[in-house]
This record gives sequence, structure tokens and C-alpha cells, in this order.
Amino acid sequence: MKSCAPQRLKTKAEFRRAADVFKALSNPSRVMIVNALADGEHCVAELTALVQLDISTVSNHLSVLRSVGIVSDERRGTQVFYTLRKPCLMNLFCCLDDFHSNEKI
Amino acid sequence: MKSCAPQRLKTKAEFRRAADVFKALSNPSRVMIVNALADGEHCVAELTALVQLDISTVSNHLSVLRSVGIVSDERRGTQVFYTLRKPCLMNLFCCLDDFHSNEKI
DNA sequence: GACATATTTGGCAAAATGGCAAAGTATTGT
DNA sequence: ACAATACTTTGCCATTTTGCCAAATATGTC
Repeated sequence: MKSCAPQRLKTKAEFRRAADVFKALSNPSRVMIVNALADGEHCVAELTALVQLDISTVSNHLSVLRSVGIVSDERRGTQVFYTLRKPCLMNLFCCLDDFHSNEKI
Repeated sequence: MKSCAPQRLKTKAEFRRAADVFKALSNPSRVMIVNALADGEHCVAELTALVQLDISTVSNHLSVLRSVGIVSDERRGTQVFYTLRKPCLMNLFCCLDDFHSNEKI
């Protein structure tokens, strides 16, 4: 996992793109899915069991995540396995963890 | 700046909280503001000049960011200066930068 | 063909969004 | 006390988006 230095965005397109990625993560079920995928790939049925919603709903959530490049999918037989493409997201979760505090992280 | 190891979320409240933070970042103007604050504090007028919207709109954007702890404010005289509380967000921006690629980061 | 798994589509009520203008608040200066 | 500056809050709006499910449609296996 490459670690990278803090960086600035410049163009309107970059701001929009970043906002789109954040929007994809702005739903608790999708955060839950990303969180689960951080420990390794899972098929749709497994993720459906996790979030306890209709499988079509989960599939839609997955397509939102895929559309911005957060996850990728791979069919194996009748199942489709999803993988987290950007484990770097998990670094942020620790940062979020004590967001309620005033400590600078 | 503390650096921290990847981490998992557990409770429903944590998923919701993370989603709320991401939602606060799901708007291009707010991303632009965060990006600007990464280089140091700015007053509202300066940020307004940056994003080119009504000052009341910018003030509202700032309150969204403040409500989830991303920024903090400090009045000095008639001005209010905003500071980025979570510079760790900027680490993510580099991760986002080549989100379009398939490279794992 | 039947079965299992997942995606796409359609539909819907409800909620959220982003924006501005006007009114309000706080601080400073005269 | 009054005016000026800087910012926040409120009200309002049309529009968009959301999240969900159910049904229909792939896709692959047996």
C-alpha cells in the first residue's frame, strides 16, 4: 500500500470528482460495505447478509461505489466478488474515529 | 500530525457518523474550502472570494463543515477565521487523485 | 430446462440540496 | 449613540436526490 504526501487539488473537475467520491461514501450502508471489504473480498450475498437489505438495493449500493472507483468486481461462476480498490480509505477511518474530539490528527 | 493505522468501524453509530462526515464533503465548494484551509486559516471574506458565491451561502457551507468537526472557527475582531481541524483529510486527496486508475493505493 | 446469483429497471414518497435575500448579531471605530 | 464592517441565521424556493423494494432481466451452472 503506497503512502502518499498531502496534496492540493486545483481544477474545478478535481473538486467535483473528489465531491463525487465523498458522496458515494455518504451513506451508512455503503460505509459498512467498504469497511467489510477492507478485510478482503466478499460476494454480493455475503454483503447482503451484512447490511440486511434487499439484494437489489445492495447491488445498487455497490454500483455507486464502483462508479467512482472505490470497489471493483469480478465474476466467478454465478457469484460476483467485490474488492476494495482503495484501502487508503481505511486510514481515514481512524482519523474520523475521534472526530468528536478537538485533537488535530 | 499524528499518522494512524488502518482501522475498522463497528457500531451503527460509527457508520452513521462516518457517512455524515463524508456527506459534509460531498459538495465541490466545500471540498474547495477544505483544500484552501489546508494551507492555513482564512476568514469568511477570503473564502467567499475563492468560491464566488454569496457570503451567506459560504457561511452555510462552513457551518456544515463545522458541524461535523472538520473545521473550527475563531473570531478576531469583526472577522471570523476558519481552521482545518483534520489535515489528515489531505492525505486522502492524493489517494483520490488517481482514482480513475486501477492502481491500488 | 431448472436453479442460483446478481443486475437493471421502474416507481415512489420523502428528504435533502444549494442557492439567495433579508434580517439579525457582534465588534470596532467615530 | 451611531454607523460601518463582517459574519450568521432564517426563510423560502424549485429542483434534485435519495433509498428502498419488487419485478423483470441477465448470466452462469447443473
